[in-house]
Amino acid sequence: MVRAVMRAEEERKGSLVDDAYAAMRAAIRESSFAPGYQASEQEIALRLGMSRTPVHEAAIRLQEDGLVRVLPRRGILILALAPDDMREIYDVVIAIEGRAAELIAEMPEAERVRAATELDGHTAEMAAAHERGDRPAWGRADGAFHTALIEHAGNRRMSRIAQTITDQSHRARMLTLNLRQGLDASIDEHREIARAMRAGDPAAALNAARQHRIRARDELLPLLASYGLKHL
Amino acid sequence: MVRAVMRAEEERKGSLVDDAYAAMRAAIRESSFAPGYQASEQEIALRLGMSRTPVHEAAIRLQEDGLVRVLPRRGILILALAPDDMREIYDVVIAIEGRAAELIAEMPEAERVRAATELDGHTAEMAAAHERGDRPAWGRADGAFHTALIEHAGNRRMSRIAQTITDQSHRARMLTLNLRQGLDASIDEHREIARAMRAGDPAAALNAARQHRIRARDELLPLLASYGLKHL
DNA sequence: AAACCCCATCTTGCATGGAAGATGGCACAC
DNA sequence: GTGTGCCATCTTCCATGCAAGATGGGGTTT
Repeated sequence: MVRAVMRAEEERKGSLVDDAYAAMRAAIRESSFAPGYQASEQEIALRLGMSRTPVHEAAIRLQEDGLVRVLPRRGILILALAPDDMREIYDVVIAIEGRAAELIAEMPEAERVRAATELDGHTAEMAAAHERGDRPAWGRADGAFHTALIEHAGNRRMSRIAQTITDQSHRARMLTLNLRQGLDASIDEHREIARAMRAGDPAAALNAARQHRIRARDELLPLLASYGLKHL
Repeated sequence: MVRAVMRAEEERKGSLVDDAYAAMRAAIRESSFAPGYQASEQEIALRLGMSRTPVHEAAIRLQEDGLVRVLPRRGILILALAPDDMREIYDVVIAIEGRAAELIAEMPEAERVRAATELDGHTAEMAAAHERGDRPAWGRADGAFHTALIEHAGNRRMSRIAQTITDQSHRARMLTLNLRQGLDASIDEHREIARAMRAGDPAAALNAARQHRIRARDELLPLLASYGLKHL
């Protein structure tokens, strides 16, 4: 049966709440909604062509994700990230990615190798991007590496936590992408993580993943501090 | 100014949504809502003396917490925990608590000692409860130990993750409390975690916290399997 | 001129109604 | 007896209305 043309132009699946959630999340990611901006549900509803209810319910989900704060009778506040938030985020990432790498290294050889090979693919793409000075491409490949690392661990809760954290820190990563120095160090460290996995050495994989993020944190946090970025 | 008496009898603060969220969460924790039970929002709303809207919005939050699933035109399904979920939960806990212990061990001595002392207090309570064969008290003290461990790390995101995970696994913990064997092993391991913190040895603290949870997992998962508990 | 208070306006919280979709039982055909 | 299809019923989804609370500007007082 041919379904009638979708009501709204870009509406693809499911409920209006999901649409609103996706749209608002994307808007925050892309900084269309800048942090500190105080939006009214009515206004967003109007812009999305729906009533206030689905927007309100999407806002609740976004609040649960730590992206906005719904102020009791004031509106929706887009949250900013303070340096202290970045410290928190790094500690969570250090913990989760470390365990993920360890888990993969403990898997049967076939799976380990498959994961390591995919990770090496992303690392190679990073090296190529670095070679030609393409930082955005480097950033995308880096993101793909870390996403794949988590996904291969086969733990939905870890994936969810990582996704939440990634959403929160996306803006900061974009902002600092052009300031970072240790691009080649990251590439080497990624290779070491994959090597340990392939070798089936959980302790080495855990350590390599941890040290990689610890180094990145130690590079980034002072950078943020020196630029005096109080919120981003 | 003396505020008027609260409208409803047990309403303490804030919105009806918060009340509904708290009530439903408690009901799930205490198994008043058994897993697999399919509740209708109308029915819950009636029981809580409010309209469907706040119940619906609370259900969204609970879904985000992984406690229920809102089925698109079917109702609210209380989620059950499969053994595979417990495996996932343990891996997250191993990661998060390990990092938390490490972080505390890296703090200045005064804070480290304060945290270790509080943790030792909970451990002592566990030992006392074990002595007199009081398993519920042992369980409470054990929970307090792990909560305190996370709280002292001073990372709100970690606290939130730990809280979510704890909520999800609460029923399983209650169920297996009477089956567990390694109560005294837990006590020793708790003491070792605190010792490493007090000594300012991050690597030892990380390892002790990890091993503690790994051992507990290796004790519990086979237990669940042997009882053939497919969902709990 | 400065401070204060009041109210118009804007905002969300919540209730409710209409609509669409899913389910399960019942009747009917074979 | 078995299988199939329909429909009554139940459920959420979303729009909208009303009320309460917060805010900021303007008018008044000191």
